[in-house]
Amino acid sequence: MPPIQSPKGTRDILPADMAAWDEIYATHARVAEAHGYRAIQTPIFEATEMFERGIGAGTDIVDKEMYSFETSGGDRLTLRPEATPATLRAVLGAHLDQERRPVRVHYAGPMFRHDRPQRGRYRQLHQIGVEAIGERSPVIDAEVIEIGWRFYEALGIDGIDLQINSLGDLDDRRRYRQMLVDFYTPHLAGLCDDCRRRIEINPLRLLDCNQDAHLAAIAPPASNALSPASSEYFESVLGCLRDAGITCTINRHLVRGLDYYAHTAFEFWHTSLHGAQNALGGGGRYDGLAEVLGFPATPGVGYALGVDRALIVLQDAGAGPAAATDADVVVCSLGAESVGYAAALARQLRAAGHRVILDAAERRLDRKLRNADRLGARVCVIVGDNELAARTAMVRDLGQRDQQSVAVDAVNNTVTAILGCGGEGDK
RNA sequence: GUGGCCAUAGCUCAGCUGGUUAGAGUGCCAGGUUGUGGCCCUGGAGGUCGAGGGUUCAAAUCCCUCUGGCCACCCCA
Repeated sequence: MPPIQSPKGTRDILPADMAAWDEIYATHARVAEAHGYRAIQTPIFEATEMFERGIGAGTDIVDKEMYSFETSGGDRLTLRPEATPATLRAVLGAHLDQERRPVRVHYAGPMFRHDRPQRGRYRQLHQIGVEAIGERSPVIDAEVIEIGWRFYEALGIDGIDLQINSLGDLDDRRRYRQMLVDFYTPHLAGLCDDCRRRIEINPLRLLDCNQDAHLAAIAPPASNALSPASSEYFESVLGCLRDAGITCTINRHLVRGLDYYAHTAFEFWHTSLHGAQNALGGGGRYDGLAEVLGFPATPGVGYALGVDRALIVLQDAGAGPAAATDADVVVCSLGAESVGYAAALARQLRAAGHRVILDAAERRLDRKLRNADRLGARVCVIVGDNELAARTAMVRDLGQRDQQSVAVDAVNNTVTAILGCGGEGDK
């Protein structure tokens, strides 16, 4: 019988990798909170209907990528494929928008999509994001984009390519949809199978089809359908970004496929991610979403960034935090008699705030010292029969390679002094 | 969901057109030192060659199925 493995498209984050993950989450939280965004958490699963309405039939996510199930009580539930609908539901459901506008929140957590797995593409994927709910203003659009930009900057990721586009308000979008249908219909016979389906379901998606790219290149740009007010809105967003020193590429093929998206759409691309996975993250304004979910019309804008992909970029660049050590102090007993004494010393050191491993194994001291090195400890406290009898301990500075015998009561201070001076010795 | 490449020790990989008990480096454990480390020397453990089936006197090697990873699509993070 083969051993159980993690389900396809999922993976374990092992202790050695956790530092990099923690850094990404902590950096994002710090940058978002520097802009006044507060953390929020929503359930991992939600009513299936929320995603059907909030993401929309006709999208790949809803049509074929959701982990949906029915409870014994008959509820239709789905593991969340993204966080925006639930975040909006939570904020509006709790009436937070009645207290202040916009409501600024950030989140982090796993999402689930039944895709075919690849590098940087998982069935359990991890996203971090922000949402600003309750205000329609180009300043807010730019603020959200800037947070994402500063996040990558703070992580030390260079080469971010910000792609941006505007599809105008809901009326503009309807107009643009029709323009595209009119443009593509004469070419219907020459379109690929997918596009013949798209023209019915989601004409905006025609633009980013690779096979029919020659048509997309000459299709009318979205700017043709923008009302003067929408154009002005987009120009304002671009102006804010320019003032912030953020460079972007205007990409008129960039679309968010859902009907309630409006105005600004953007993605963060990176040159080191090739092919299908070139997007590190994306977002946009979703002024129609609240109504679709049954709430009063409420504008909103946000983004979602892929943690898994940010990690790939960091690793490919050879960046990332130094490997974490297991402990600062290892307490070694010598012989069975001193185990209890060593354990008490370890306890005493932990109470003083140190990270301490007790090595009570029956083996030679040189092996224990070697082990202490590998654990990344800087101090080793050695106790055997002599120390037990004299109520002392041998405190060894692993960096300096020297040691002193001190009384039990002085152990904490001695260890603290060695760790505190920050001396790494010749390690 | 479609098509392709791949899977040998904990890790990185050898293993020629099928041919005895499947190897190396590294890591792990132990000894070299009655209680002093990062090096070195010696020894040891560890593999039903991803799983299952088939062809053959004989399969890590050839064929089929499954599982998983990767790549290109599709789409997205």
